[in-house]
Amino acid sequence: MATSSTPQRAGPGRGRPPRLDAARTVDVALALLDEAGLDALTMRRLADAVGAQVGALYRYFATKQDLLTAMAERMLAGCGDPLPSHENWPGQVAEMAERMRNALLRYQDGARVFAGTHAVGVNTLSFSDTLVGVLRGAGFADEDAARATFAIVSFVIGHTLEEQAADAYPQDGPLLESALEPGAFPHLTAARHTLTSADFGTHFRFGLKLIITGLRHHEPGRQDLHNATRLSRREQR
Amino acid sequence: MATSSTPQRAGPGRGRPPRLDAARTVDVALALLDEAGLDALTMRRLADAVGAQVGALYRYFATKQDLLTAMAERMLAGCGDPLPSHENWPGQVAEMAERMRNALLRYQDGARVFAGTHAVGVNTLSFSDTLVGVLRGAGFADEDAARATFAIVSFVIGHTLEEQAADAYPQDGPLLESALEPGAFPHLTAARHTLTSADFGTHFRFGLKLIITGLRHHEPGRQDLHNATRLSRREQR
DNA sequence: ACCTGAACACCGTTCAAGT
DNA sequence: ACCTGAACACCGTTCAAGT
Repeated sequence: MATSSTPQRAGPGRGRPPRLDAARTVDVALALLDEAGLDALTMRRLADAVGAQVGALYRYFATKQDLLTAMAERMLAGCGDPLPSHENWPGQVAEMAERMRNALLRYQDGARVFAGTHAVGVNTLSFSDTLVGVLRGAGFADEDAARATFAIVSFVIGHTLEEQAADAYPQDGPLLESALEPGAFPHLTAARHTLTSADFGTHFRFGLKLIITGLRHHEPGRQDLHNATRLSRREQR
Repeated sequence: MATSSTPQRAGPGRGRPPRLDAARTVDVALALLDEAGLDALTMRRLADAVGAQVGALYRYFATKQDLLTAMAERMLAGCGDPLPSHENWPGQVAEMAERMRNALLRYQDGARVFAGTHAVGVNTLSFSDTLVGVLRGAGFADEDAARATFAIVSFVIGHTLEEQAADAYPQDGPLLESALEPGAFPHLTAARHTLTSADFGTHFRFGLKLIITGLRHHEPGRQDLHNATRLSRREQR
């Protein structure tokens, strides 16, 4: 992706070295993202930060979406690295999920950038490959390993998205508190302290543990037959 | 939210009836969203569709973000309705998750709209209240019920986001296939058919089943002590 | 080969003025 | 009270022209 949009480089020493290049542009874009957030990351501001005119960016990224994809891909650097082999598979699955969460949390709006793109670079692929590998190594069939990976990634993205949104709108907790007029929503009222708690690390590990426990007790096969009897409304129409 | 930004209405029969109102504007906005997608939903296009000038929209919604929040809130209409009582709690949890998924799937980019807002209207609150209620009714402590709700909602949002993104970029599957040069990423290669499958309903129910199975085998208490020893990198710094 | 300068077709938002 | 008309300060993207 980033590779295909990289222009031809002149041979070493031939011609002027370019003032811009894709890798540095992504670096600066990620720094800008972390400082100001996704809404403030405009091509013009990026051009300023990188010391060029707006149009120059389009030599390296055909579109802003391509830039965001390259940023997403960059974020996952290292997330597919080999795992410490002394851990059992549930620990390894947890480690992979936390790697991804930490990668997205490292930049403001990181989850939004990632969710809004479809990176298929080495970092992203190697992350998925490692996670699928852990599950296949644990004895899961290829299908189940793929589906479990999909579930874990979906959970991580959704959870991190919520967490970073809460970071950006800290007034949201009190807002929910005040929306709970006494009498209505008794269950929400009973659970409000935990729901509005900013301890997202604990929330995350709770949900992750549910998924891993589910995997532990998963019996292969019969999955499709078992579920064929309760299709969602969407598939029924 | 939508309530607070609704302007004072004249008494019945007094003055001209307004050509706009918040409810109809949200209706038209949702129709436009479903037809053209979130990127094409601009205030100007909405004004056209509603038969007014752009500025008129700002009498009912202080900002575009408020409009999107009202849309998100509207999407969840009915999702908090009482559940059929003949089902056991795992079935009821599954039903709530599928209700939310179906609600977000009903409009193009529905998940993106929902993920990008923080609706705290009756529909959203009543949905959460019902889900927390199912879990409390099943015997879960308030804290666990809240955290499980958070996990389920995160999973639904993340999963539906991916599903609708795949709807919008159907060329992405082949793209991943072609990125898998033989030799690299053996696990991804083994699992590629399931990973690129468009059967998101099956994917969704697989992940949902993992979470519900996890809940079934959840033992209350000891959660915090158990996890305190493995903080994520983020909490460590 | 790489970048500038300038333009094009849009945006969200504001606000005086009309009715 | 409700809406129009017009403006302001931006956007992403394109492309001839310079060096």
